[in-house]
Amino acid sequence: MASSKSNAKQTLSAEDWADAALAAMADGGLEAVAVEPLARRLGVTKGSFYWHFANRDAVVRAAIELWAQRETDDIIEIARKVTAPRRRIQTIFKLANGSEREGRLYLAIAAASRDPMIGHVIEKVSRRRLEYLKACYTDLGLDDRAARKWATFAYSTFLGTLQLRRDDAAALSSDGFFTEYVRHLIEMLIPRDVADQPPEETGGAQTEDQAA
Amino acid sequence: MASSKSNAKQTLSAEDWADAALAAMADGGLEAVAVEPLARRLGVTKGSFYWHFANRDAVVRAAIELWAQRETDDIIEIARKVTAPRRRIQTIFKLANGSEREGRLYLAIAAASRDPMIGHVIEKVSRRRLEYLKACYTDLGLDDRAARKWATFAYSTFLGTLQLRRDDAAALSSDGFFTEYVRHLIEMLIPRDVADQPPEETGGAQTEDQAA
DNA sequence: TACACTCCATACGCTCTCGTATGGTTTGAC
DNA sequence: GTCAAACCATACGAGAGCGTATGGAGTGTA
Repeated sequence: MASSKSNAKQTLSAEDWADAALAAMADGGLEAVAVEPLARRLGVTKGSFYWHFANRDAVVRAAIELWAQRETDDIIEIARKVTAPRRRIQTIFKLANGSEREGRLYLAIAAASRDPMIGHVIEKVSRRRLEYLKACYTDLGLDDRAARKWATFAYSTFLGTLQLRRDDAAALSSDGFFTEYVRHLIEMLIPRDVADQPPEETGGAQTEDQAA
Repeated sequence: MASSKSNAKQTLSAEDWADAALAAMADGGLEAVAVEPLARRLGVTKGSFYWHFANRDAVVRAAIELWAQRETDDIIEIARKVTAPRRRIQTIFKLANGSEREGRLYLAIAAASRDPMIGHVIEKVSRRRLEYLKACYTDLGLDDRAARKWATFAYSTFLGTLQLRRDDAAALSSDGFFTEYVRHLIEMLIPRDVADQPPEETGGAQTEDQAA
């Protein structure tokens, strides 16, 4: 047995369960993370689950922490290599609007933020994203308060676009409108009347992650 | 109608149940709409529920349709009275960011849009809001495609601000930042280089600075 | 071979919620 | 006063999901 999926792992790990939990959340919300359905999905029974986890909450916690760690490594780690601040912000926007699955996942997790544990992770992720964005705008030449304002503006727009894609897909999907829309966002979410210094030394000095 | 909180309406109506369902959704999500907890909240038992509704889905449907109808009457009906397009858009933004409960309610309902019936209502509401916003921008002098772009932009930002307020309340709540932020939104989400017929009413004493 | 450890299967009890069945109470028509 | 309808209470069965208990298969080690 266990030859159904492409990869025939003889034995499962805790991360395999957490991955399955994330997949379930992505297309069923948090309440789709149920032990027995998950086990069926993995081709095993509950006995395996309760070997790796104490209870259902444990796998939910593992899943969202896995998610929080991955989404950090993914976007920010890529954008960091772009030294010019203006281009870095543009890169972030394009990356952020790229993955369909990541968007659904964020909405599914955020929808369950009533759970204090989940709410805490969501808040941490939001804070880190906002701080990183704010640093980008600071590198662009804005002062502290303006950078915060622009970062909040941009991040809100990103979140809303995510949600709009889910709530009314037709609003964004028609012939070439989405690319035009994203271009418009990039134009409007970056202030024009600032001194955008060329890609000299600004990258390495301040963009070190001090995200706690 | 003397619908005070603790008083006893001798007999309940279907709309009373739908209202209770909306209240439950606002602070517990869709899965908080359960028959027996709802009955306890209303001080009756399931017997009453199954007199008014065939099953749980029926009250969910009734609740979100009640919500869809109300949210239409509320915002659009108020904004319609503002004739100057620029001021009308400003009014919409201020109204939209006003109600805390409405925001949580939208997020709770939208989070359940996997359910086709709910997804349909959410899509309908989004469409209507977008179309109305687009009409406002058209009145501002924009052509069709530009109006759609700006409306989508503005609506996404609104949705995202809603979500950010829930996911990281501290990001928006600190000392006067929110009002400054909303002012920034109003400035950025309305194009400046269009022919706005009555530009900036001269008589200053009107409805100004009424955010939050 | 004996033994221990890892990983999973099976069976059971518990709780929560849905939905049904049925009986009871109030109200108004006549 | 009778009767029927509207409205609600109570009791019951069914199903899903959680968590536990316990047994077994596989593998490595002495």
